[in-house]
Amino acid sequence: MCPSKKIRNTAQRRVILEELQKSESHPTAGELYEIVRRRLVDISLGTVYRNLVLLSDMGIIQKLDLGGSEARFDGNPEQHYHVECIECGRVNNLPDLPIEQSVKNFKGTDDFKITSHRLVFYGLCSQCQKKEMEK
Amino acid sequence: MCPSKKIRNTAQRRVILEELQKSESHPTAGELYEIVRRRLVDISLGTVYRNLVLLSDMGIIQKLDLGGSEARFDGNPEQHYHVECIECGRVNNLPDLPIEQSVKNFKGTDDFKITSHRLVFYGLCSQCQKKEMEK
DNA sequence: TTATATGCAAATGATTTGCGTAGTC
DNA sequence: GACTACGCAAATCATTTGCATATAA
Repeated sequence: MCPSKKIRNTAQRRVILEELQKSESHPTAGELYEIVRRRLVDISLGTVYRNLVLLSDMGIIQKLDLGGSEARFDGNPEQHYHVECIECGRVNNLPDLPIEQSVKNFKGTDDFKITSHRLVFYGLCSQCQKKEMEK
Repeated sequence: MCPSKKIRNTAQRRVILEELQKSESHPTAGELYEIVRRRLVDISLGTVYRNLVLLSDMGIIQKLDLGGSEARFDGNPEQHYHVECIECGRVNNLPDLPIEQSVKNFKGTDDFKITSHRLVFYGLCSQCQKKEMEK
């Protein structure tokens, strides 16, 4: 948006990025706020949101829109697919899908030129599968 | 939720369903509210929301979560994919994709059993392609 | 009659934003 | 010192919900 803006290296930004990159759980902004707060007691939720927007605009992290009411964030900016557990909400990575190329190669119909796509899977994680069995 | 609840045939519900089924545009709740209001002047937005939830729970329509801030609705409950124009927001159907089977057949990894997925494409509709060219 | 639906308005919940101050460069 | 970023709180926006009344069955 503002091409000449100088990005500063603040403690808040550093800790937010560090904790997100360290995390395996694809946290929501609120979850990350709680994590970061353990190190920076006075940080505000607004700052977490502002930095998550900034960092994803810069392509350093990615915002995941998996369909719930809250967005999730991934410290890995590389494109890869995700599965979300419909029971517990856990989100896992799905690296190297066999279908990947067929979806990526789809360029659209006559009148619609495709530039990107979003693919999310839903299912049961191993823990919730066990719980289902026990019922 | 409540298995013994009797669904009534109200004018509001009938008009909401009719207008959605007639529509080609995958309207948001607010857009549909404006359309329905032309026939039922006093209908409330809350009623539109309540009926959209009910009708999609019943499997008569479907709610589309295409990633914007507002949900969209489709009078056709059959599963099919959509493209959204990144310029103007128009949403089109994408029937009978060649990739369909490869995505549908993906059942998951060792620990994650896939039960469903969501696939949305983004791109430029023909009108917005023309506008791009003129620039 | 009686339970379901409606209209209205207030509540909710995630996210964004305005403002005055603090901290980086 | 200039300008970016922060904390705080209020604002926003889509959606949901409580309540008193209306209406389908």
